[in-house]
Amino acid sequence: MPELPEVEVTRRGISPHVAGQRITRADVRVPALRWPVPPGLDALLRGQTLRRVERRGKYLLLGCDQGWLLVHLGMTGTLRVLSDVTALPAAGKHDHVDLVFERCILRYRDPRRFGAVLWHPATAGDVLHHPLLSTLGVEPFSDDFSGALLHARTRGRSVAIKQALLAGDIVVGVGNIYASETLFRAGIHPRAAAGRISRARYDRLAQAIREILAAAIDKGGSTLRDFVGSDGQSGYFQLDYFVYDRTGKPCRVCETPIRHIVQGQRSTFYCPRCQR
DNA sequence: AAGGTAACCTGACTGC
DNA sequence: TGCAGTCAGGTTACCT
Repeated sequence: MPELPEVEVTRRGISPHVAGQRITRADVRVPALRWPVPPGLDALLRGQTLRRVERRGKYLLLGCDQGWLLVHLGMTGTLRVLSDVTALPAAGKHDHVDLVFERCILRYRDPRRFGAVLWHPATAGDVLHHPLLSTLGVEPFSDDFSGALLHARTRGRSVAIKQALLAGDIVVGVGNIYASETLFRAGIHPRAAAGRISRARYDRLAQAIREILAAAIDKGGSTLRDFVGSDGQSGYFQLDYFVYDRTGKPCRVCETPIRHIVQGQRSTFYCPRCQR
């Protein structure tokens, strides 16, 4: 799944159901995620109240009385709220963790197990200082994010702009789909050296990132087959992509066939005429 | 320090 | 129908 829009949609979807609710227990059926789910999580969480659901990049931060549960959805993770306690679906093969509340269950599913469920105790300090969060770039919707920032942070770097966006240490939340889409919107070639892109073009790119991510959030997150809404229903409809997964199809602006290349082992799609 | 690559894992799809 | 090969929305760890 999940680029920033899907994570944000998940946050908004689950928050009203679980914020303020007391955790009855945690069922960890498969602890072997990207990193092991901490042993003893059940005993740790029992009786704590989940206070709020925040997001940093693609991480969901579940603020509890004694610390934070960090949840990353990896490539195929989903979080769903099961609220019909009278007809709870049995846990499937890939339903690895349940947080059980008095009136609902928050179920973590992740077929590929690239995701993570970790615990950061309040005694360990600010959760944003967690090693996985401390190196993250700025939030695309924060006041700190701008063309000026992109420009400043890429000076002297020869890396391709597509890979610089994806790396997440300058700006978070732009995954493989939206990297291609935002570069198309800004008219920038994905192989352009990040350090040689002008300030004016970075202004366009920053605006494209904000607009496209916001549009995707508004539509309920774009989705591939794995994404399931937080209420257990699939069927979010995705944005109409301009370039992603459209190899050989005519550009929606100029009709030139869309091209596919590989950068850093990831697919990139672009229009050779609109993007220079 | 920056840049490139391998690795984690399962499922869907394609072609023979 | 089966099997092998390829690809998939992410990110860290390790190498040069």
